Amino acid sequence: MATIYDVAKRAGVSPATVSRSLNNLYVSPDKVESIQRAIDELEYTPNRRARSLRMKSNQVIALIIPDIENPYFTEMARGVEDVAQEAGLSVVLCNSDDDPAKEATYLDIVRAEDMAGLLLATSSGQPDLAAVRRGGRPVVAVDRVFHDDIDAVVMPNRAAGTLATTALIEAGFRRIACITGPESIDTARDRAEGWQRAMRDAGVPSDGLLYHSDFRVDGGRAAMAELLESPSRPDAVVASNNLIAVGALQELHARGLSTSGFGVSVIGSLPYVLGPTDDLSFVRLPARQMGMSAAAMLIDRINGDTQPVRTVELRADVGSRVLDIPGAAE
Amino acid sequence: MATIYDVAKRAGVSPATVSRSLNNLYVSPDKVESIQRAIDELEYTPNRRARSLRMKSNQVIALIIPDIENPYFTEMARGVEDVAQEAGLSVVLCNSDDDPAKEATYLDIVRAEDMAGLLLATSSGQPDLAAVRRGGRPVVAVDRVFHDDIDAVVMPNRAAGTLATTALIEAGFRRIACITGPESIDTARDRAEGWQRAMRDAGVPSDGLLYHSDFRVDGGRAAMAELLESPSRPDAVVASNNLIAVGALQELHARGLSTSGFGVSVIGSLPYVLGPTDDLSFVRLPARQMGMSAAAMLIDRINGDTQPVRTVELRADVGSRVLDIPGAAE
DNA sequence: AAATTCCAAGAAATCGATTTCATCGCGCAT
DNA sequence: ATGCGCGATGAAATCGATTTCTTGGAATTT
Repeated sequence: MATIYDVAKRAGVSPATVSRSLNNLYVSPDKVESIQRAIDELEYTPNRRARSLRMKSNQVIALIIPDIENPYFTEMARGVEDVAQEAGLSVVLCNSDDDPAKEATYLDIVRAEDMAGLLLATSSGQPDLAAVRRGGRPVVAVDRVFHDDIDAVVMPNRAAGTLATTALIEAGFRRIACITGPESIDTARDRAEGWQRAMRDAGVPSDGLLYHSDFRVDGGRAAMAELLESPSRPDAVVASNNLIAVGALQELHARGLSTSGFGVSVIGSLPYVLGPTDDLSFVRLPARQMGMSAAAMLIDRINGDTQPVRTVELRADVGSRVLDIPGAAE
Repeated sequence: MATIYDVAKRAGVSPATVSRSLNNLYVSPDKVESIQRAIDELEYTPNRRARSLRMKSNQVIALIIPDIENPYFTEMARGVEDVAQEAGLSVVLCNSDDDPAKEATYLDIVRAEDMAGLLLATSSGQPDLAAVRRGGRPVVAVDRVFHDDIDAVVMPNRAAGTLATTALIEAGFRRIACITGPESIDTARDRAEGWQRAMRDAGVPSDGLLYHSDFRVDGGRAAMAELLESPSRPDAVVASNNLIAVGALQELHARGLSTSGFGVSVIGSLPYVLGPTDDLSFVRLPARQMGMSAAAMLIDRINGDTQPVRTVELRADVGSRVLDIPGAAE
């Protein structure tokens, strides 16, 4: 564990000169060379902790997501990572497990480690960002908005709900249910609203067809089971995220029902789907791009961008890729 | 951003006393109280960077995995996280994307941030851990072993290969192919060896039935396509990880083949599988437990455990849960 | 009562980098 | 020849915590 002092001594210069050399400031070529030799010989790498303590800034940003086992979020994480890496930042990935307490712990770490910025896909609770923001560190909300004076990058949730529903209506279904996430999560509400609007626009009644579940497989499955038992049994369903869709489809299969008689429309993608999906429709959400946009926005802020707070709703990508009903080749 | 000096001044004591109070050393009760009040009023939280710079240790461990989008690794990550959180450590999750260069970058970060320890599921290359280990930080290999003087927690890969194959043999199949990962990855080799052993033990020829692919969906799919075209067309296949299985099954479905005529045995789990899986057999790998064991081992090392290097091969869990051939309810 | 412990608490050093400030030459203008 | 400016460099301060060293005074011992 060589330090900058060791390097300085070996190169016969002062630590300050080594530091300047490392940061490409005025240093005469011969010293640069002998410093470089000393660095190589000692296998010196600067200690980031000391560096960031002095600089009061860090090369690390945090990404807090509610479910690390959901491919939607890991895809997003990939997008974040790629952009961040490009900019020379490391990403610390934290899994809040949709638990406000765990989330708070990570927020505290972000504060205490004084990270350069935070990308937050919040849990259901209302996060307390006061401490983080007091430190002057930028925050960008991803996927879920929770406060209107914070930058955000979100999906076109209402539109997605409407598109998913319209696809089913056009396929001839009328009794179309919607299984969405907890009422406390805005994406869940928005997608349901999109569904409702499509139903209204088509002049189809929607009473008793909305189910608030959670955004997990079990939730989707239970909701589907209930739907199939209910007196107002639907003949199609809009699954408001990928995991709900998995659960719903599992339940259908478990009951020996195929999707040809029962319409299923999914908001999101099913990454590891196996069988034929001819009868499913998908509204693809550009998760990776969401991550990339959010990361880019955060990096701009870190670099001093001071334009007014904005909310970016992704669109282009959805517009063009939306609602392709894939063949078996998916 | 209050510092310990601010707290000290407000409480009318020295910074040293505040520090001692925070670390529960001898401080008179009345000072403890006034310090606490100052802390509350200023909303002070200690700066971890300064702390760890001085202490030369960190409350953060790193987990480097080769593919964040593979549920196997995220499940493992969950295990790690739970144990670490219990011990008051935060986990930094890094995705090497199976790229030795990215991996090296993260290793460098581990060194430079002087993290408390490292859990490494290495990429295909030979990682250079010299720098990290020179710093005295413990390292535990997970899932993949790469050096025999480093602690490791691994799956019973050979046994899993054998079990997966035996299931197919018992079901009456004879021409059983094996699609495994790159030859450079030991888990891939070991699982294939298990397959080979089962074949030999059953007196069944295995020539030309081994395919080295990669551990991804596309690789599995391509391998399956090739297998189905080959002159020595098999009637069953062992997929050596979950993603290969997904690819293989996709290819089968794309060709309109059901799994009832063609045997498929999977090492690992298919978390979001939809269709009927009646005809698949699974050898479940306890990914979560692997993460937990590895984390526990690392934490022991961090706390000064100096027993000889060991390699833990998970077994109990596999032994009991192995090879249940699930009904549609999976 | 004098001497010895003992302990709470402050002053100052420390961790390893960056950065300000001061200094020293050297070249150029007057 | 003297002075001014400027670029390269070193000494020392700094970031915010912990820890060693020291000290003053209370408690205990003889």
